[in-house]
Amino acid sequence: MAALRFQALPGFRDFTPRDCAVRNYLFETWRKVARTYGFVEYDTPILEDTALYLKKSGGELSSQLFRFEDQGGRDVCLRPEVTASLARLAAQHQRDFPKPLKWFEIGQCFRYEKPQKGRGREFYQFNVDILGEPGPTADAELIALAIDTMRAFGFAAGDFIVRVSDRQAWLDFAAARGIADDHIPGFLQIIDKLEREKPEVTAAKLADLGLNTEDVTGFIDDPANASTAFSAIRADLAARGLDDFVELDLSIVRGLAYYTGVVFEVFDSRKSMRAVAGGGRYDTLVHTISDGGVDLPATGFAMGDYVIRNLIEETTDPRMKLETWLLRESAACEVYLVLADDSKRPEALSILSDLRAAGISCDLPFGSVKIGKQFQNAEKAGARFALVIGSELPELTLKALSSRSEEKCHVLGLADFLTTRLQQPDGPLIA
RNA sequence: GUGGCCGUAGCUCAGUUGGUAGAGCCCCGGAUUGUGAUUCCGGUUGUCGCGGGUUCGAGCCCCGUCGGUCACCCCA
Repeated sequence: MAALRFQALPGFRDFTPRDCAVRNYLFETWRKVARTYGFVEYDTPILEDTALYLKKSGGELSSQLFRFEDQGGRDVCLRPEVTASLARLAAQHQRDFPKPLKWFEIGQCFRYEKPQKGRGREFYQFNVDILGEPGPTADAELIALAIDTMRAFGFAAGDFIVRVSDRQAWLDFAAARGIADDHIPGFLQIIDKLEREKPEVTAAKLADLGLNTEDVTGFIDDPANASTAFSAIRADLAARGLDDFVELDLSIVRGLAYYTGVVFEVFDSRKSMRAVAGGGRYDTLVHTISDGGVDLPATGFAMGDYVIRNLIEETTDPRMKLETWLLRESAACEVYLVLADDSKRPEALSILSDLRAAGISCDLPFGSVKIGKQFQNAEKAGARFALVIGSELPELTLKALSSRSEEKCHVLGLADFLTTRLQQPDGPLIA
């Protein structure tokens, strides 16, 4: 092998033009849906004070930090998530905005984990949050947004499911059985791992708390244990015509420590992949981050770029939707200038410059290139039109590449003509 | 951090019982000088991941190491 000395670090990605276009597709779709729902975009720094994460996320996350000391002696890390930054930002500036805040952010996050399918050490997250609204209608709004994000990618009912739960139901469960407050986090973790842990291990852990497995599984299996919040969410989503996308699943607790109430996860129906998105209510995080300075109830969710991309590429309709978008949106230029007569290069450059000034994406080969080659270049660039500049100047030939049909045009008023022409269909398709 | 699988051309891979490397794709050029597909011709690239061992001889066997990938843990 030509032994490339350097390659991207494990879990980090280079984005070739196609990868970059796919990423743009994800971002564009996320932004479009969020704005449709009345959310505004904000942003926060990639590098943060390590204490921000040690303070509240704790546990596993703090052992996965890209952490170092900066030249000023500060203990800093690349952010493993954005919710903590949001909580800080919201605590600091919340007075400047009417409540509730409906905010979203698309940001890169970093976690030092073992890379594998659906997970790298660097990834993008679509974070959507509502702050200042304590009721379940806010949770329903987010779940609806999550559903419509999936639909915007081309997924239909039956392709995915939103599993909704409520930590409050478990807190009530624990309270009714006299479990001490300091045992609650451990208890929730047992529930979270129920599906993955060996039954005897779970039973032993539950026994330590004075509980038994049947009690817990029975609680999960009984729909009557749905919290009032869940019932309200279901009714809300039913009114939107979206209740088919959700189901109650009390076994969902989620790992992050800061969740306080409703939690949910989006899965592909075959459940062949890890969760596509997940989130929930975190009513005390802003209070904690601000050291009690600001109290703001909050709820939010995040969708990562890894799993959704895998899922899109492995599902027929969403994949076709992506390919269609790529074909249309990722062309290197719209109009490729074919220089048929090399002596006309100065005139061609003038035309090129005028068209670009008019906002038309166009290109011209750097050197003397054979005509056939130039048409190939036009094709490879994904251009819709080839504009042939030759001896008949100031008259020109415009060729629609997909239909192979040609029409005459003139240098005078060319930019306006092309601007109009680009808004029209290419021309009749030749079978 | 633990475990399975895999490292041969830029990519996907072939390489027989050990005898010092091949195909397809991609890319570049050409097929009598103003039109794209297909086709045809030609061309570039490898210390066979790295190091050691066995052997007359290692891409192939053994050990180590690094890298990739998948799974667990956890999570987007």
